[in-house]
Amino acid sequence: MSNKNKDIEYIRNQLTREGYKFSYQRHQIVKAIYGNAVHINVDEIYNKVKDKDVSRTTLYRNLRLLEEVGVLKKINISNINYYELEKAGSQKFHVHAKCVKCNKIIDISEGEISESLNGLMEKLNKNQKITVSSTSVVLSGICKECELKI
Amino acid sequence: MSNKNKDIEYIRNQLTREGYKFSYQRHQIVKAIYGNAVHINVDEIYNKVKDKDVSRTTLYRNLRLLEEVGVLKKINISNINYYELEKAGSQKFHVHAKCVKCNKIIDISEGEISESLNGLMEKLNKNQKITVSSTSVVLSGICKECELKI
DNA sequence: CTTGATGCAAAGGATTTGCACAAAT
DNA sequence: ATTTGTGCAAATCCTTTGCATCAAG
Repeated sequence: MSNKNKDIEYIRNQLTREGYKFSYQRHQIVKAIYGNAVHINVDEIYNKVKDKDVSRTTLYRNLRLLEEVGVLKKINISNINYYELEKAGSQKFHVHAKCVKCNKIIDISEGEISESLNGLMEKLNKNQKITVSSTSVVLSGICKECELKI
Repeated sequence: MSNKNKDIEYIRNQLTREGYKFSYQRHQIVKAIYGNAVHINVDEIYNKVKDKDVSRTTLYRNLRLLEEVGVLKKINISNINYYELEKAGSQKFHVHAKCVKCNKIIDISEGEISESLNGLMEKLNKNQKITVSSTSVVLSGICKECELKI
């Protein structure tokens, strides 16, 4: 079974386990998000599924459901929500960076950073008032391209 | 001069420097945010200033302006925007944690964490495609109180 | 069959904008 | 005087909801 099929099977199971059906529309939505590199916003998802019998209402309802079921993560950057599937073998931490000049969003996926964050989370779980289960890190700055333009 | 006056003076200067006035309403808004512990949302600010001749429109306009001028930071947690003043001597990094059970928001201000984040930022500036000037870290998990209730 | 899922249109909440008036330099 | 700031009401954007119909298990 391909990775993709395995991942989608996992999502189906999570839904079924909680008594939800894996409808045609849900399948379309999951595939649309899956097909994307890293993060995708509602409009981008909608553009991918609107010709496949998925309404905006259904899209919103299911984004919320997939989040509740724990297979989808929402990240808010500059008041826009982006979505990412939580795949089986996927990195535990995602760091997103946003260029304040061109508004481009960059996904940062370096092992080193992941390690730093892991250590950070361990410290928090030991010393602080909360047991952390998920993180969202958004950095703002100026990307290399925009820096050259100044 | 008190810390508070110094901080407010700094904000006035930032505004003046960019050609904006330090109007009565702006002063009220700044004081309302200043008076608060850590983060405060629009409604909370509005409740503090509505009896002082500040309309919602003016509030929104000035939150945006203060952000642009670089003295106010917006943090989005669960689709609600919170605001914090960037004071002169204030910590460079803020970590916010949200309890997924009771929705309480906790401000985490431990030196150790700050150090980890500093290191993280240095690595990013060296290796990555962006020069980071500001960070937002939001953790989700279960707070100690809610954990005991389970 | 029976319950959950969908689409439409309408409602909702948060934020922004057009315009005329008021305040500051 | 001229520019910047304000308030109101209306507009806009994103998301949710009520209701009748449809489809999955």
